[in-house]
Amino acid sequence: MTHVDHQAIDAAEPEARAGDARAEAFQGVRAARRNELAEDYVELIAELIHTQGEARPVDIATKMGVTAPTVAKTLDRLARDGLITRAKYRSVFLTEEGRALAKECRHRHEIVLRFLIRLGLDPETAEHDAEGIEHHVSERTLALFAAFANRS
Amino acid sequence: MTHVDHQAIDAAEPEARAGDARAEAFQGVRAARRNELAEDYVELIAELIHTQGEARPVDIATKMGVTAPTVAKTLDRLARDGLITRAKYRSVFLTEEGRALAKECRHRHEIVLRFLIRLGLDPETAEHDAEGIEHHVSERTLALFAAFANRS
DNA sequence: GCTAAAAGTTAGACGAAGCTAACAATCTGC
DNA sequence: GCAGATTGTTAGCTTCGTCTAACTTTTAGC
Repeated sequence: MTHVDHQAIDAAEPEARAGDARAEAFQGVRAARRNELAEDYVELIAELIHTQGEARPVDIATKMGVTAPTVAKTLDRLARDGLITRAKYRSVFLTEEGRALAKECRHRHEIVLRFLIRLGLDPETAEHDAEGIEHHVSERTLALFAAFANRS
Repeated sequence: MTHVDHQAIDAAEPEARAGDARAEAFQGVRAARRNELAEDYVELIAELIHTQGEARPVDIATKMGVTAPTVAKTLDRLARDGLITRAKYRSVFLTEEGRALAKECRHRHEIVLRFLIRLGLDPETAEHDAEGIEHHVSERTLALFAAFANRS
């Protein structure tokens, strides 16, 4: 991807290469952003199924702070993408893939949260920041967070 | 910011308040997401002005990894929002407000980056993750990051 | 078991962010 | 100072995420 036609980077200044790296970084961030909402939904759905026994659109709407039609459209997209299944006027179920994603997200969220608290942050702010940060943490960083959170 | 109108939380059950907190968190994250792109642009524009003497759309496009028309549209929005000024076929300038935002972003980015490196992350991954994380770090967390990065 | 409330859906609008294609202006090299 | 390359703009399309308004279905209370 990111088809770079590099005619004449022979005499290229470091500028050009730096630009590429930067562009790739931003493209990665954009890709992450596209998945954020799906991850938030899937994570929330898993949680609702766990705590309430089922995931109803109305509860998703309340917890996400959006209106019902927004939820409906997003759920359609999630279904299209193979993360959930749903029937009209019924509650939502995760597919195998959805469940796997939810588990991964929960794990990631957990680590980021514990890390922040361990750093000294109050739990409420930690929860808030974790929500935003968790989608942008690489495997490597996550490992460091986990190590820090677990150290004695 | 994040104007919260809390009418009638008097007789509210814990459910609702939990839901509200969650909803507020997500709304905060969504608000942050809306600003991310603007912040990325403004930060990049400041950097280009500093290193190249001017910020040309073509360079912005290259470093952001998007096409020229996308940059044009985004710059229009930034101009509308008072962050930059621009004239047709000319390069871009930051307004006072834009400069302030750029400075703040740079500061934030700097701290997150140093923090990650201090944690033990390789500089390249650190740069990448900082790009994604910096927009989701509260003042409180930033302070802790700074303290950690600076400790002896 | 009917009726009213709650939940869900459909339709349609809007703005943001991305793209390609086509055109216009500016800059550069002779 | 003109031609061709580079840069910038405009038009128009797509997808996503949000909304309101209006409708249908399901659920719950009597």
